[in-house]
Amino acid sequence: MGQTTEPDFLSALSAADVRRLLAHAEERRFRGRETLFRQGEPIHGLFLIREGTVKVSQLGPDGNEVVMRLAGPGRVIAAVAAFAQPERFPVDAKALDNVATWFWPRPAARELARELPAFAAALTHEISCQTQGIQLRLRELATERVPQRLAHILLRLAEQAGVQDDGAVRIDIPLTKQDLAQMTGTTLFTVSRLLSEWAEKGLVEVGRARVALRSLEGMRRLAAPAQRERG
Amino acid sequence: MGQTTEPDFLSALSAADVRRLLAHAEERRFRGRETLFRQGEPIHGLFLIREGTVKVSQLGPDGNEVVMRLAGPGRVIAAVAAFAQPERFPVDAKALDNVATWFWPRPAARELARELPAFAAALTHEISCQTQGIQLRLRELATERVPQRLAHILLRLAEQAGVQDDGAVRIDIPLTKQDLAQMTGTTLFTVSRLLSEWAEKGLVEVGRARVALRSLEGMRRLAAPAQRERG
DNA sequence: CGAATATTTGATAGCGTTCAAGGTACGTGG
DNA sequence: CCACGTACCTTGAACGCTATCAAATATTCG
Repeated sequence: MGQTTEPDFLSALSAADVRRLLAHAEERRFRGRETLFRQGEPIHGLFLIREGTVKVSQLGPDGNEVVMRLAGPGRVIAAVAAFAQPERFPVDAKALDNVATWFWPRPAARELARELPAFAAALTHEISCQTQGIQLRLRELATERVPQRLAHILLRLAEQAGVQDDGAVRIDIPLTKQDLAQMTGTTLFTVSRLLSEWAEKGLVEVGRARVALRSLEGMRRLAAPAQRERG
Repeated sequence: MGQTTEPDFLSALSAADVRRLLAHAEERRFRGRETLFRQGEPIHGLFLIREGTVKVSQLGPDGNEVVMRLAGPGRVIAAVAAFAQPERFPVDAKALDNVATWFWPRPAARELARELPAFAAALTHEISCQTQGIQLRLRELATERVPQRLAHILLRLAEQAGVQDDGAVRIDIPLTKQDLAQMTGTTLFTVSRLLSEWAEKGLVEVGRARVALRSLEGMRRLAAPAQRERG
C-alpha cells in the first residue's frame, strides 16, 4: 500500500547485479502471523519479499497499532538497513499469509550497497516511495472522513493486489476488519458497519478476512472529495 | 518537527567535502510567505536551510492543506532531488519567516552525490529521518485525540525551536492557529479553544502567531495520558 | 487610518467511538 | 469426521468529541 504499485525491486538492476546480490542472500520463509522483526529490535538486515504480504505497523505506548503499509512481492522491507543510521527497527513487521523472502544480513547489505551503486540507488528509490505513500496517508487521515478514507484504502489495495473473481475485484490479501481499521485510522466496528452497508448496496462483497470490490465506479465516488454546496 | 532534532546536515561531512559542496551552491533567500517551490512543479534542485523555517505541506484536491514538517536551520528540503526518481515535487514549501538557503540545481546535486559518497549518505539519512517523523505523526493522528496531539506537537516544537523567554519556553517560529491546526489534524477553531483553555490554566501563553509553553510538566501530562485502547 | 489577516467565542449537529451482547467461520485434536 | 476453542464478525444504543457555521473582535502593516 502507500507507494503506487512499483515494479519489482530487482527489475531496476542488471542481470549481473542481481546474480551478485542473490549470491549473498539467504532464503527466509514465514507463515501467516509470524513476525519478521519487532519494533525496537536491533536492525539485523533487510528483506526482499518474493511471495506473500507483510504488514508493517507501528505500535504505540498504549498498545495500539497503526499499519504503515502492506508490502507485497517485489518490495523491500527495512531498506535503511543498508545505510548507516538507525540502530533499531522503528516498526513491526508481520506476515499476513505465507511469505517467502530473500534476506541480507546488515553487514552484507552495507557491503553490497557500497559495491553496487545501482543497488544503493534502488534502495533509496524504495525509501522515497514509502515516504510518499505515508505522506499521502497522513493527508487523507487529516482531511477525510472515515468512509472516504476506507474507500481510498480499498481502491489502493485493489490496484495493488486485486484479482478478477466472478465479476468483482477480490483483494488477494487476508485482511481482518481490524487490519482495515488500523489502516484507515478507525475502529473495527466502524469498518464492519460501513462494509455491511456497502455490501447491501452491491458495492462490495465481504467475508471473514476477505473483501472484493464489485463496483470500482461506486468506490471511486465514495473516495472522491465530498461535494460542497455552492452559494 | 517530525525528526528528532538532528544535528546540522553539514556536520556529518568533512571540511573538504563541505568546501566542495558550497563551491557549487547558490545562495537563495526568501521572505515570509514566499514560496520555495510548489507541489506538482518539476523538481529543479534541493535546498539546505541556513536560517529561518520552512513549512512543508501537502495540498489536497479540495484545497485543504496538511503540514508534513517544519524544516529549520541545518535541514535539507527536497533531498530526493539528488537521486533519480520523482519528477515533480510531491509537496509544497513556503517560508514562514525570512529564510536563507543554499541551493543546488538538480544536475549539480546528482553529480555531487555521485562524487561524494558522504553527501549521498547524509541525504539518505535525511530522508529516513523524515520518514520516521511522518510515521510517528501518522500513528499519533490515528490513535490520539486532538488535545493530546496538539500537546505533542507543541512539545516537539519547543524542543526544536524553543527559546527561554521570561520563565517560559517560547516557540521561535511564527505559527498561526491555522498552521497548528494543519499540523495537528484539526481546525483552527479547536486549536484556539484548546490554547485559550490551557492559557487560563497557566500552561501556555498565546498571541497572534505566537505560542510559549509555561509548564512543560503540564504539557507532558496532556500529551501522555488517555488510557484508551484501540488495536 | 483602513485593509488584510488572525483570533475568539457561542450554538448546534452529527460522525464515529465506546460498550455490550451475541453470532459465525475456522482449524485442530480427539 | 466431529467437537470444541479461538478468532473474527455483526448490530444496537448512547454519549461525547469536534467540525461547522456565524458573528464579532483583535492585531498588524502599509
